Amino acid sequence: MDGTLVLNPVPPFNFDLSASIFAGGDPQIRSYSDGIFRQVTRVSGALLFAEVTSGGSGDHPEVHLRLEPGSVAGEMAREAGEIIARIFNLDLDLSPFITAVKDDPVMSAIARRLRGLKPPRTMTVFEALVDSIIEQQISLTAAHSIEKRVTRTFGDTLEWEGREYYAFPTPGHLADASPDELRACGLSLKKAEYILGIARQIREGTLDLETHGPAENTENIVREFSALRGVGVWTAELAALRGLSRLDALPADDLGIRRSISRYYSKASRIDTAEARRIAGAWGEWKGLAAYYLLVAERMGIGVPDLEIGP
DNA sequence: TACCAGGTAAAAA
DNA sequence: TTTTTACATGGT
Repeated sequence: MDGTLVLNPVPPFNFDLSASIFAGGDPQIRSYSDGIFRQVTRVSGALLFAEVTSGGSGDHPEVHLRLEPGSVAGEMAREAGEIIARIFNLDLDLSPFITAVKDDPVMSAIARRLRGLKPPRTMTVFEALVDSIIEQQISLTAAHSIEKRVTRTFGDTLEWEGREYYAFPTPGHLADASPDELRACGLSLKKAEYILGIARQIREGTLDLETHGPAENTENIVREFSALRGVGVWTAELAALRGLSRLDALPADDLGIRRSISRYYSKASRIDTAEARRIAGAWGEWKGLAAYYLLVAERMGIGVPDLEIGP
């Protein structure tokens, strides 16, 4: 374990399955390949390059964290460990979810197939909100290309082993941007203004996205986010899900989520928002996580006939 | 070439 | 009050 910080996820946890969502991105921002996850982390104002791998086994999974440059000792390493735990949702206990959906044969079968899948979380709520605004209306492919340009244009850089890596821009970085600079990344003028507005409110100290306690209910958080200009219900729910791991938040307006719900639960090829919420009602407080499981199942090509439906 | 894709706010009716 | 429109990029 020399030079490696060991984290202990709450089992069940499947690192490879959970990390595969990060495969195929910009390797200078975040990557997962050959079993190694890489991303720049921001701790106490400094940047650390993190390499994360799977360790342990079976009932005792571990996550191993290597930090560069330097050692894994000290306060900064501890903070980096917390960030990695946050990104991979290591403290999340999936067993209540499995129990909650036990009477739903389809979701139970998918949960068995995807055993140990934990949903990812962004480093900050700000990042989740900005990404969600960028993803409004356009395809994910187009959105990801814009997100990449925003990060490369405004994010801090860290050089490691002759290569540059980019951290997601802070509110301060984006608050200093001009609408035209954001438009040059591919954003519409309106989206540029939404993001600037939020970044500048955070800088002024009139908005704080990062200090929501676990006691505050999801409905209130969604209402609070929705009050921001450019943030509708879809954006607020998606940001609560990805940024705060509010697993009861279901972005039912989402075309992709509606498509995957209909694939597994409906004869219709498309369903509307109300129908999606009705079906998701069966998943109770876990409906956001359940929707994520459906998206992953669909992405992995798991068809309804592939599911071993059983008690 | 059009049209659609993990929407939203502002204008028009 | 409800309906329509403009907007950005990338894939088909």
